Amino acid sequence: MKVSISKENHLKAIFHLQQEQGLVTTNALAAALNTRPASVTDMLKKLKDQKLLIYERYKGFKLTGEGRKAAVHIIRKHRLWEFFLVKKLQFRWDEVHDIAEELEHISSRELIDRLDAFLGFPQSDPHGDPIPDSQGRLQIRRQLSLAELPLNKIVQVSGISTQTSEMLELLQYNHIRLGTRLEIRKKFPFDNSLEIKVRNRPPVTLSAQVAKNVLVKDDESLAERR
Amino acid sequence: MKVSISKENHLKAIFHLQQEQGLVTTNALAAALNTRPASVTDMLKKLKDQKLLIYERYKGFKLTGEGRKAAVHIIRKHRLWEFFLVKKLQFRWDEVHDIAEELEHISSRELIDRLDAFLGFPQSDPHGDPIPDSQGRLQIRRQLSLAELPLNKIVQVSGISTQTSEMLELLQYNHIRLGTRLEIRKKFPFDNSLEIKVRNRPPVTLSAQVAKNVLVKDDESLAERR
DNA sequence: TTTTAATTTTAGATTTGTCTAAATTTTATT
DNA sequence: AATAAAATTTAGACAAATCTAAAATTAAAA
Repeated sequence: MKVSISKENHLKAIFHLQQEQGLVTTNALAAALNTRPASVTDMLKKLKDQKLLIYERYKGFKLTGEGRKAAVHIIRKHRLWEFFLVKKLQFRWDEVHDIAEELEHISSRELIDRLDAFLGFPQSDPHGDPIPDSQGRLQIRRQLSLAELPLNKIVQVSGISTQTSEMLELLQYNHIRLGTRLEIRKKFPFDNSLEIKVRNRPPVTLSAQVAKNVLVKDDESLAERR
Repeated sequence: MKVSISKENHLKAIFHLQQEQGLVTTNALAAALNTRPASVTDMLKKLKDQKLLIYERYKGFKLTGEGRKAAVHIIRKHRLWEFFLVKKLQFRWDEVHDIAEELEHISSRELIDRLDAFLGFPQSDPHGDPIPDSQGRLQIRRQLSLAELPLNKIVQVSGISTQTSEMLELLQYNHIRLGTRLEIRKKFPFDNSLEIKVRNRPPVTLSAQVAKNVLVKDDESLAERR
């Protein structure tokens, strides 16, 4: 049986939601894919039949090993193509997502492994997300700066690299400290400034200079394995 | 209205048949696309509705200006990707067709124009077929097939019109590739097969089916006058 | 010029992915 | 625990692309 483009999109979205939110719901998946919950239910059944998903009606669902493998491979393709677009074709990092959404569905594995080699086996894509290797291993993320963080990913502040009192004052003022959970809501390519959101606080804007010096890591309270 | 992948494939096949055979029939198109004539008829109606085709039932059909433009753009994408696969990813020229069949449907025009620049605006793909420019201009090449070639005339292989991997493998096996100099030593009227000779190789026999699809032009190292 | 053959088209089904509206099940709130 | 609200699923429909079998049309042959 075949894994269509639509099925691939579902697998990928489920994987991402599983990473970010821990649990995945029919509604959340529908929102992520911009379809209706009823359509998601239909697709869940098909993915279950293909043993890519463990699913019982009304009881929730999650990827099988097979399903996760498929999802990671799609993510690998997406991120390698993004890297290619930015590093070889000179696209800006904020222009490449939609094109990579199409390219990620090209099926040839040989193509993607050769592309990987051509690009020098890059470790992460232009948004700072790690690129799975050809075995489907997704490297654990070490700490990275806010400037490299993808949109809408909830992380915890794990360090400040420039600890001047001016810097710390600014962070204090914005209720950002070690351990704070936050996410990037918007990126402004003009000056690389960021709008970030901390729970129970209004959004604030940080300059690229500040963002570069705020180190973050995956939110451990959400991190979920297997 | 959208031009789906299937529609793109129809447009491209019609264009190619128009070039090669002059006229295009429902049956020929079905054969080229590996579908049934009834399916072709269905699609012809849709393409007509989108003004990509001039079509009257039982009377034949041909591309409109719009349709031709769309077809040429797909061919441009196909050939640029083939060039990329061979020159940048080190694929052999007989391995790239199927992958390019997928890549040609990626829609971003910006992507393809940047790819073109990245590749140095190549004039022809790895099979020797000309690559249309971003304005859709397709250079004409005067070449003829091996089947039409007179005896004992030394020519250079300039293109292969049927690019299945089976065909390309056969040619590879016989040391025939783009640019190869060869001549016809003997013609067998019984089945129209040919004995051909490549320098430093023993003579080999090619079927009429193969000969028809090997395109050649005057040997440039001999024909130095304008 | 009939008759036969080949080509092309229609009619009606099927598959895949989607939708809306209604029904069901689960969760949350008095 | 009863009821209201939210989430999820089913039922039934639709569009796109394809198919088979039969009908219509054109082309070829006798």
